Amino acid sequence: MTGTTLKEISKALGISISTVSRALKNHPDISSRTKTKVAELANLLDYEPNANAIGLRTNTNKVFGLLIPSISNSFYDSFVAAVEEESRKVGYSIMILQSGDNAEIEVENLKLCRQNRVSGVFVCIASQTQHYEPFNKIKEQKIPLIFFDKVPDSYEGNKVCLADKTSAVLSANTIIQSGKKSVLAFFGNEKLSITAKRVEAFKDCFKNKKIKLETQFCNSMNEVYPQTLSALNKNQKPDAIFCMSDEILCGVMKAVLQLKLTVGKDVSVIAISDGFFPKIYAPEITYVETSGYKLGKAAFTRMMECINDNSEIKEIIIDSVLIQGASI
Amino acid sequence: MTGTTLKEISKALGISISTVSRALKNHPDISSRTKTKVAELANLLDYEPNANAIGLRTNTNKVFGLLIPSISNSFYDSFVAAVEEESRKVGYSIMILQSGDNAEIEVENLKLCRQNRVSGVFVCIASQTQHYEPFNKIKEQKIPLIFFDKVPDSYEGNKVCLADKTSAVLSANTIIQSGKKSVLAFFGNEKLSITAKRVEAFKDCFKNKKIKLETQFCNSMNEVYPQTLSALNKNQKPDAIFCMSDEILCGVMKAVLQLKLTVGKDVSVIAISDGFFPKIYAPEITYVETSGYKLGKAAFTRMMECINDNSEIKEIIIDSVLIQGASI
DNA sequence: AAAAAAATCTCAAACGTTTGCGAAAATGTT
DNA sequence: AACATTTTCGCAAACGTTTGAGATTTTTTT
Repeated sequence: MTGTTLKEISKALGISISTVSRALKNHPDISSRTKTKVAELANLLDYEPNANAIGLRTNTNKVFGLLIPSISNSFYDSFVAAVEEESRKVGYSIMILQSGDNAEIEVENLKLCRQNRVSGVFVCIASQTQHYEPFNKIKEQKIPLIFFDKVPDSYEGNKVCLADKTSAVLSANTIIQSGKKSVLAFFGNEKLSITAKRVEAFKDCFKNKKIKLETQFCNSMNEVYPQTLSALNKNQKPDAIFCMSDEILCGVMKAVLQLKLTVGKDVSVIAISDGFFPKIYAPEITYVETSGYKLGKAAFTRMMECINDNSEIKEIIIDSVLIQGASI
Repeated sequence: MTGTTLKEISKALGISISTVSRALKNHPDISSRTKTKVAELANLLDYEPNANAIGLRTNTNKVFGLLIPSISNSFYDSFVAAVEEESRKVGYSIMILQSGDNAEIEVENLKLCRQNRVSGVFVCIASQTQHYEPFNKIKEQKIPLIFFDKVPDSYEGNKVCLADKTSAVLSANTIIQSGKKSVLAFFGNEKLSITAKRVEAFKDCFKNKKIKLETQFCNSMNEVYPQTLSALNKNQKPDAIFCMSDEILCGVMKAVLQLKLTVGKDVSVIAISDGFFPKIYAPEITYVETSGYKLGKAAFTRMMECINDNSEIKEIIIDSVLIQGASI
C-alpha cells in the first residue's frame, strides 16, 4: 500500500533484511553481485527509505530547524534561501518555524525541534526573549545551536551576525566625509540590542564634529514616511538622511518622491540594506551592504563544523561593505 | 541521555508503558488519578514524545511539504508565511524545499516528501516541469497534493490559484476607462501558461478599441528598466504602462524616476501586485491585488479538507480586486 | 454473597531501520 | 586434504511509540 520496505525486497530476493540494508548503502561486507541485484529490484519497486524509521533508529533527522521571527522579510528570506540551498547539497532539509516575534511561540518552536530530533537549529531570537532554558534543553540533547542576526548578548553560544557597529560607522563616516551639515538618522526597534549598538556607534562618530544630528526610532514605513515629510518641510531641513533598514529607506524615499526632490542633489540618503531596494530607485541609493544571503552561508558553514567536530563555541562576524550609489 | 521516554516514566511509576501512553493522551480507559500522576512526572522529567517513533508507528508526520521555485520572492514568502501560520495552529510544521525553478531538483524534493511521509504537500511547479509521475507517486501514497499559483494545465489535481484572466482584464479595463490612447504592457516569463493566459485576456480587451497597444515580455527588473526608458524617450511615448509583476513595476518606476516624470500625470501606471511595492511610491500605484497571503490561507483550507475527508478534486480560484492609487 | 458489568490496566506485536556478532561459504595456505 | 583466512551473509535486538485484545480489579446488580 504505502511504500516498499527492506523486508519486501529481502523476501523477493530470498536474502535477509540486513543484507539488503547493507547492500543499499554499499557496505564492503556485501558482494557486488548481490549489490546489483538489490539495487535493481529496489529501483524497480521504487524503494524509498522511511525517514521516520531511520530517525528512530539513529535518533537523528536529516533536518535543520530554522527559527525566525517572520519570513516575510527580504533579509530573512534570503538567509533562509541560502541555508536551504546549502542544506540540500548535503542531503538535509529545513523546517521553518516562525515566531511572529513572540517569545512564547518561540519556545513552542524549540520544543518542536527537540521532538523532531532535528540535526541542528538556527535561531534568530524574538525581541523580548528573556529565558534561555529552552535553549539549554537543546544543548543538553547535543543538538548544535547557531544564533544568527539577532543574537542574545547574555547567553553563550555559537553566533553568526553582522558587524553591527561597522555598518553604522561606515555610514556615519560616509556622511561626514561628504561634508553634510545636518543629519537625520532613523533607527529601528529601540528595544533591540542591535539597534542600541548601532545608535551608539553612529553617534560616536559625530562627536566633536560641527554637524547637527537628530536620531529617531521607527518600526515601520508608515511611521517613517510622515516624519520624513515633516522634517523635509521645515526651514532647516536635513541635508542627509540615514536609514537603518530597507523598510525605513522605503518610508524616507516615499516622502522624497512626494516632495519631488532629487536624491543626491536636494537631499542625500544612505541606508543599511541587503541591496535590492537601493537599486530600485533612480538615482540609486548608496548603501552599506548587509547580506542575508552571505549570513546564511556563514551560518550554514558553522553548523557543519559543529556537526562534524563538536568543537568549541565561536562568534563569527560578517563584515559589511559600502556600495556606492548616487544618493550621497 | 537524550530524552525521557515512556518507558522511563512507566518504570518510575510502576505501571505499564501503554498506560502511560494512554494517560498522556487522555484516554477514557485510564483513571484520573493515574492520569495526574503521569502528567506530573512527565512534566517534571520534561518528557517529549519522539516524533520519529510516532511517525514510524502511525506512518505519518505532522509536517507539510512546501515545494516552491524560490522563497526570495515577496509573493511566495507571504504564501509560505500564511501556510506556516495556519499549520502551526493545528500542530503541523512545514518543510520548505526550493527547486530554484529546476525540474530535476523538484523531483528530488518530491522524493524527500515521500521519504518523510509528510501529511501533505503544497507545490508550485517549476516552469519546465513536464513529467508528472513523481506527482502520481505522491498520490499513490495517499498524500494530499495541492497545487498553487503555477499549476499544471494538463494534470488533474487540487489547484488553488489566482484568477489569471480577471486580474489582466481588470487592469485592461481600468486603462480603457481612463481614456488612455497608447499602452505599453510588460508581461513576465513568456513560457509560463499563466503569462500566456494573461496576455491573451489583456489583448482581447483592446480589440475594436482605438488604442495603441504594445506588449513586451521581460524576466527581470534589469530588462524592464532600459526598455521603459527608451519607450518613454520616444516621440510618441505611451501614456499608460501595465506591469504584470512587482519586479516589472520596479523596473518601470526606476525609469520613471530617472526621467523625473510624475506618475498619474506624465504617464499612468498600473500593476498586478500583492500590495507592498505599489505603496512605496508617491503617488501610490494603482494595482490589482493578488495576495500570496490569501492564496496561502485558501491552499491551507483546501489541504485540511483533503486530510479530513478525502473528498474529490477541486480547483479553487481566488478573485482579484482593484486597489486605487493615484497612478492612473 | 455471588454473578454481571464496568472500569482500569497490562501484554505483546507492530512500524522499518541499523548494527554488533556470529555463522556459513568461498578462498587461500600448508 | 586439513586447516586458517577472508568474504559474504543472517540473527536478533534495539530505537519509542501505538493499539487491539485480554487480564485484573473495582463497582454494580441480583
